[in-house]
Amino acid sequence: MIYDPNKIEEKWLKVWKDEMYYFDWKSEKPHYIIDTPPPYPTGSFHLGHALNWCIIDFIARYRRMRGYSVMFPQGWDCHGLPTEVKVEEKYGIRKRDVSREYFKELCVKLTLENIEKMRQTARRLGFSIDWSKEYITMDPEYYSKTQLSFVKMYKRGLIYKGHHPVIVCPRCETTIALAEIEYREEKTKLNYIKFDDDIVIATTRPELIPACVALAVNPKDERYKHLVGKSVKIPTTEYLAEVLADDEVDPNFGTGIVMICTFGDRQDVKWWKKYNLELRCIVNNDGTLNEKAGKYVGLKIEDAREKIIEDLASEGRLIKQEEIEHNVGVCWRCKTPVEIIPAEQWFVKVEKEKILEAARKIKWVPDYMLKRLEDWVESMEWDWVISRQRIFATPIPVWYCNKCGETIVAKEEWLPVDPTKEDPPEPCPKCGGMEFKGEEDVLDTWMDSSITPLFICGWPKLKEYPTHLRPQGHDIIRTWAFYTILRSIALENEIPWYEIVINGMVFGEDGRKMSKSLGNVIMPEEIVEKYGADALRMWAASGVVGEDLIFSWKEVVAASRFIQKFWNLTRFVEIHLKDYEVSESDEKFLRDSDRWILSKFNRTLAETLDHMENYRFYEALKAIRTFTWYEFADNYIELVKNRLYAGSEEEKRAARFTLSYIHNSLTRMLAPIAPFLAEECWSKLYNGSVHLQSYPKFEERFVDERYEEKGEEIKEIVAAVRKLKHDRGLPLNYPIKKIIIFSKIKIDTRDIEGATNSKVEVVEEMPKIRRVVKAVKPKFSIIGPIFKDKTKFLVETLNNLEKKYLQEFFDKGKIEIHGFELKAEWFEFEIETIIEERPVEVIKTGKSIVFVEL
RNA sequence: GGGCUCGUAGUCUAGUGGUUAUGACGCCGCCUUUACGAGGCGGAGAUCCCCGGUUCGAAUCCGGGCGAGCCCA
Repeated sequence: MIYDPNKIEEKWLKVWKDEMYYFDWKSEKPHYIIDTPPPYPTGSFHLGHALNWCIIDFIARYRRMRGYSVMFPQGWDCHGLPTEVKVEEKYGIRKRDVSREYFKELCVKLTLENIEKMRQTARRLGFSIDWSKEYITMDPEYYSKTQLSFVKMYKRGLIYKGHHPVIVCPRCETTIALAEIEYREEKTKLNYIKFDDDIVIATTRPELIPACVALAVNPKDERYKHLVGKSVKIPTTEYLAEVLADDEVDPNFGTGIVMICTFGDRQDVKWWKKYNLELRCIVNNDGTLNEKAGKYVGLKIEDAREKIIEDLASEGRLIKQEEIEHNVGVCWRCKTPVEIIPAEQWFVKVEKEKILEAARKIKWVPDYMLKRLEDWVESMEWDWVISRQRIFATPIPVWYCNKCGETIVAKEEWLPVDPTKEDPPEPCPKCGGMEFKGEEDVLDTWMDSSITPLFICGWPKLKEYPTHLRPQGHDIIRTWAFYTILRSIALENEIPWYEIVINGMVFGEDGRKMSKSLGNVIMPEEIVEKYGADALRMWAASGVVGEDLIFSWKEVVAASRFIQKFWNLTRFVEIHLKDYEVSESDEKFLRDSDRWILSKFNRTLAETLDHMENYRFYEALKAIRTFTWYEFADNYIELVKNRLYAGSEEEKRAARFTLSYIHNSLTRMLAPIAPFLAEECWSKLYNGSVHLQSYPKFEERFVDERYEEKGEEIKEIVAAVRKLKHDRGLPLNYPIKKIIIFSKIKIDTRDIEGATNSKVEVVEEMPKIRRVVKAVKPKFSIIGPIFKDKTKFLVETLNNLEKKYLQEFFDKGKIEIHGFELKAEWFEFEIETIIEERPVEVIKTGKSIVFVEL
């Protein structure tokens, strides 16, 4: 019978109730709260999500079975640019074509549709999510907390508004975070431009010459030592710029003289700060130049670049142009090169030391992931820009008084609020003005998602804190993990979680990132359809937590084979346990092979527990799989079949007790990883849902090395006899006349008799044996070179000798033929062993010598 | 350019100082055996990336090199 995963899995999905996984704050069990990642509702729950959720679900189900009340919430991180872009595409509009209100409505609608699609996949994969704890960040219930966190941090002086260089995408016309920049290799022209007779600079951005406020050379550069401190007139602006000396100038790039503009790149920002230079910003948010660019005002960056090169060339300032490769920072969404522009923005203070201190209190799995966060924090140069010029986001709860310009931050009790739609309920506290302008900038989406652990714990009235676990991918350590720690410290002065487990990325079968353009994308639905959710989950378990995982059909197929094997095993067990009630009193009937497998099982369990505790799911699954298949099924069950079918009542009871004990435990051990298979197999034999049972407990009393030794010996003897039958082409149930065992240890022969279909005699002393030569075969590679042309003659003579001479040859180790001495080691003897005049086969096992009389 | 991770049969992989290097998939041979042929039994297949060092002993530790991936600049 074939196990049909889809039929069985869908059956259980209908039977299972959401209530099974509800978390209860009042539960007296120890709590285990998981700060799960709220995915961005793109509408597609992809394999990367699946991997992460599988890991979470293994942990959640395991913890529940270990006696914890587990919270496994499901959130959705809705706000952000991608949905805005999708809505524009879908309806063929630009967001400025319609009202903010309407545009937002369209975003909400699309988001809800996408969430529903992703929910379906998550449910199909069997995750034990507590759907009563679902949260959606665009809901007022959630974003009022985001706004509350803004207000509280503002009051504590952790949020401020200020002029700061920020990165702007000229196409999206919005500020973007450092984390949203991608880098791209690009060919561009490096232009050598003469400023005066002494000074030639090389730049890829000639259009920024009007923004040049200084020049710099390396202090060790002998060529330019005389220039340091000199003032130089900048072409196009006549601005007098000083020549600075700075170590960070690379003397090997271009001419070794660099122009400092406000701002061409982040290095410019550093120098601008360090030397307190003037701010000459010539670029607008939309990528056009302003009046400070002089005659180039109104031009787009690319056009200005062409125009200025033309002008400089006609003035004879353009010395040469060379093509170079360089990295351009581009917007992660639309791939437009980004600009650095000073602007008025909202910022969150980054207190590096506090964050590092908190991060080090958290247990990181794997531990080296902490280093990534540390490196990131230590290299941060700017505070966190939290304002965005978008629509679909949490509004910043701030107004400006039209009369006096006062900034009015919402009071906590006014939240949630959208200042673009409603006015503050009180007049301006400074001038009493009643007219306000609401802040149109909105909050960075990370402001929403960085309070997830607080939100799920009921903040601001925390029921419990910190949470126990944060599971997430390593790609968002710099963002989600970092911002969450920052916010938890800022708002509650507490770490957000005791432990963080980092999972890797999923790659396609070709080892590259899954992407539509590479054509290597595999969706969870495709795997489920072919092999079921359990097989997908077992693939997910095959990775090492923290390491990237290559998708592999092979792994899925191997998993589905194990599922089939366990299912078959269950059917066998079912037949034999039909009318068996487990009774501890049956333990007294246990035989060597029962005690052997019970001992091995408990060792496997101990090992599995250790792996599960340390998130080594593959090791855990491997231990379960290897034991189930190669010890329990292949060896133990084969050993006891005879007892089960034809044994005495006591013999049966012992085997049934053992079958039940182990099968029941293995099913529970599989439950966190393969919940459908486990439930199906559990339902065949036992009551209730396996997911409401406890994990098996390690029982020291069953671990016994002496029985392990005996069992191993029994197993080896039976395997050897079976192999002998196999080699002789005999059926496995072929009756053997007699087996004589001479062993160093005392073993129970009941199951050997049963499994080999023979009488077994154990002897205390080595029986008297006779070794009779049946035939002799020369090793030609040895005797050939010795006897050359005589070889054939000698061999013929030998073959014609009577048996008794051959026996003599074997016993003495040599023989003389026609004056030549032949040595026994040059020949292979076919030997028959004889005991009491009956021929036997001799098998040596680890601790015994076995004589088989066929 | 910097940081992190990694390099072991055809492929993926276990193995952080000790006999003959683990397992899976694939490959080859044999087998209807009262749960299972999506099974069973057996077999072939590895210069453990390279060079040097430490050690009685190195896949494992150290140094250097080469290569891959990820993150960052």
